[in-house]
Amino acid sequence: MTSPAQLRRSAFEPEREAEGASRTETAGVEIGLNAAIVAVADNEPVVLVIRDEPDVAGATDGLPFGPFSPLQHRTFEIGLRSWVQQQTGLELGYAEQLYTFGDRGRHAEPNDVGPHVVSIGYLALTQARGQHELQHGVWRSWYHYFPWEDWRKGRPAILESTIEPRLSEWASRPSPRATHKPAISRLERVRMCFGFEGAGWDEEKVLDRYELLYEAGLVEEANRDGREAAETWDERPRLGAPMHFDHRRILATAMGRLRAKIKYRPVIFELMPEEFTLFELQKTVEAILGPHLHKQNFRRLVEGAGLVEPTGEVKMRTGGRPAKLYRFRREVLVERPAPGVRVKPGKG
Amino acid sequence: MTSPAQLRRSAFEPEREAEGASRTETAGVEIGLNAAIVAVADNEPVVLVIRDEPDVAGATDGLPFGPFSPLQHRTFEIGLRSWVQQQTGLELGYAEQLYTFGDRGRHAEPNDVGPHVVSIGYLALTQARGQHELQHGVWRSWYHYFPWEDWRKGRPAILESTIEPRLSEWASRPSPRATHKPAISRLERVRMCFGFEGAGWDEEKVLDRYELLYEAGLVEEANRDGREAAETWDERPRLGAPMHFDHRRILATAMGRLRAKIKYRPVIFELMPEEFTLFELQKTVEAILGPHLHKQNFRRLVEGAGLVEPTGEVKMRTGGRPAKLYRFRREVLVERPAPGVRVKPGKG
DNA sequence: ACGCTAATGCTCAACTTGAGCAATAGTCCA
DNA sequence: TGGACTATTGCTCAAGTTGAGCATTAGCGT
Repeated sequence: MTSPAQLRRSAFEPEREAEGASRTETAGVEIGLNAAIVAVADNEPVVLVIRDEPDVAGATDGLPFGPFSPLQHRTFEIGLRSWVQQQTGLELGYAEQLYTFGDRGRHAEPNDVGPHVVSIGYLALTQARGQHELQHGVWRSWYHYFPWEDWRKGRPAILESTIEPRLSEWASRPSPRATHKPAISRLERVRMCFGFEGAGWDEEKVLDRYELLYEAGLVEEANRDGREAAETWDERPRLGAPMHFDHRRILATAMGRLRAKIKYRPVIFELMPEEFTLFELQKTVEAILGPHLHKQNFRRLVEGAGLVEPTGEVKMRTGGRPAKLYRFRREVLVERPAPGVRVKPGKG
Repeated sequence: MTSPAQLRRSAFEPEREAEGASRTETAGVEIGLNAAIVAVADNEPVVLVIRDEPDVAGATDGLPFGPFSPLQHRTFEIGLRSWVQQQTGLELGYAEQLYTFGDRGRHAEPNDVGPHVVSIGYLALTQARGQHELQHGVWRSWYHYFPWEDWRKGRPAILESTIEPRLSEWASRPSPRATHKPAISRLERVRMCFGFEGAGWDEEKVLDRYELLYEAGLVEEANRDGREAAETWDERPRLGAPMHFDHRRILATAMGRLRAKIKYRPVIFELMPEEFTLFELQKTVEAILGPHLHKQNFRRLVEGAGLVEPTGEVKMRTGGRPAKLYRFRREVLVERPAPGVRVKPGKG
């Protein structure tokens, strides 16, 4: 069993040291797999993270990571499921490849040196069973890393109080490299990503927003590669909890992808128990997407699209009238080309 | 300058041989970049392919390929643009990462042995300039490799004549490994992917259809890894032109992604000249998507969404009334969250 | 000049979507 | 035990979107 400390660092390191300096320079690429394993527990979207040293303040989280060995595993996904099972004890349900991250410097961290590691990011969905089942890692709300993405209680205050003024200031400064004149200005990018000045908030643009904050030096990770080191970093806020390496970027990719995907694929049911009420389903969708949905319309949508069917049972003690229980209607997969929860943000 | 024959085989091979057997087994992974470079020429969607031996019948095409060297290039995309420029002389405009292909056996081809090569597939868009500008490679219609995807002249006859009977036969046989009972049956998969029995054709499911044909052994590539070798392969038709390795899978991924993307991002304009008529735009969209679109509604859609603005000029000799010329309205990027040609298939 | 072709303008019914009103049926507590 | 409370469920309506067709306009070729 791998220890958390090993997971935190590149799992390739022992191997690299064994090989020593005999490697040729041009071949120094290793392949790893990172997984953003997502569940929804108590209406909170959670992601499985590995902590450096549990219970130590200041420890940084990272996504689970494992090497890919083509000799052992025929495909990436088989390899992923295998080491996730070993490390955490979790059997993954749904898994999909997100993106392959390979920028030089993606591994930049104060004391990190090593071979170039290319990481293939995966999004995996599972039902959040109890914490006790996990052998390593803990579930944490993904909004812990992205507080500005949590619109469930209205527009997050952090936007007004911190992000908007900081980004305005950043946008007012000219782009440093004027070699390429940018297609759109900093100000327009800020406006598009964060919906300032009346532009709407697009909940799918999680990655764009993170990357903008990174460029503006407002997330801690941006400081690691010495970005704008000349400026007075210490005065700047550090938005959201940081993660190792580029793991927060991978998580942002996962969030954006999931938010987009539930609208045209029935992946939301990967996060639900076998039977559920429509309101539980709605709460789960809202946990992922952020905004409140109109309850009656949500019901009409989900039932009308044939995504669910009543089990015949009801759930008592809901706090009000008993709620019918539903289950996912698998037949919808062969009936409709793109079945999903086609919701748009609206009034609660 | 690399020769076509070198491109056709793994560009890593010389390096591998130089290193010889001194490599450890577990680290034998190389990273390459494959590009599906797409343009539209004379209303035909074309992709840049490299041919083994030009003008020799029976030669197989492949997508351009280049190694990724993290020491030379900071990011995948920079590396991609660099070797595409060197190999073909093309300056890529838009480029986006598609998927990372790493199945063992993806490189399987009759006489191929070598290290495990993981390939990161990219989709790139450009305007089809003359063939003469290409240093290596030729433009070929993507429907040459996927004839069943071309619905511009109605439902392709190959579906009725060949694909439907063959797939019905395949679907009537049971799945070989009964360890996992499949979530949906072969028959349902065929129905969903190819829209048989009244189910609609979803033009975005290019990859699903290719993979189904692959599983059913109806594309030549499926025979390379000895799949269902016991069966009488020779009697089966080989649908569409084959490609090297898994390049046709990469192209299918690119086609599906592009077909999806033009609906919510204005990428179609990467394929258009600076100025164009609305009918030219429509023809380009149809070249990508397949089906005919209702002309008046297309116009209403594109103008109404603010995607284009008139230049004030008109194009004469269109065969009828002169057509106004339009250009892409870049401002739409900051006005709308997901600007694209939101077309759905309909009557011409 | 006349018919051809394509561009362009306009209308309309059917469907979808956002939003609110109202009735129902358990739970909780006095 | 009954009344307040809460959440579920059914229904309606206006506004917007979409698919499709008809009608008009304007160069081109003979």
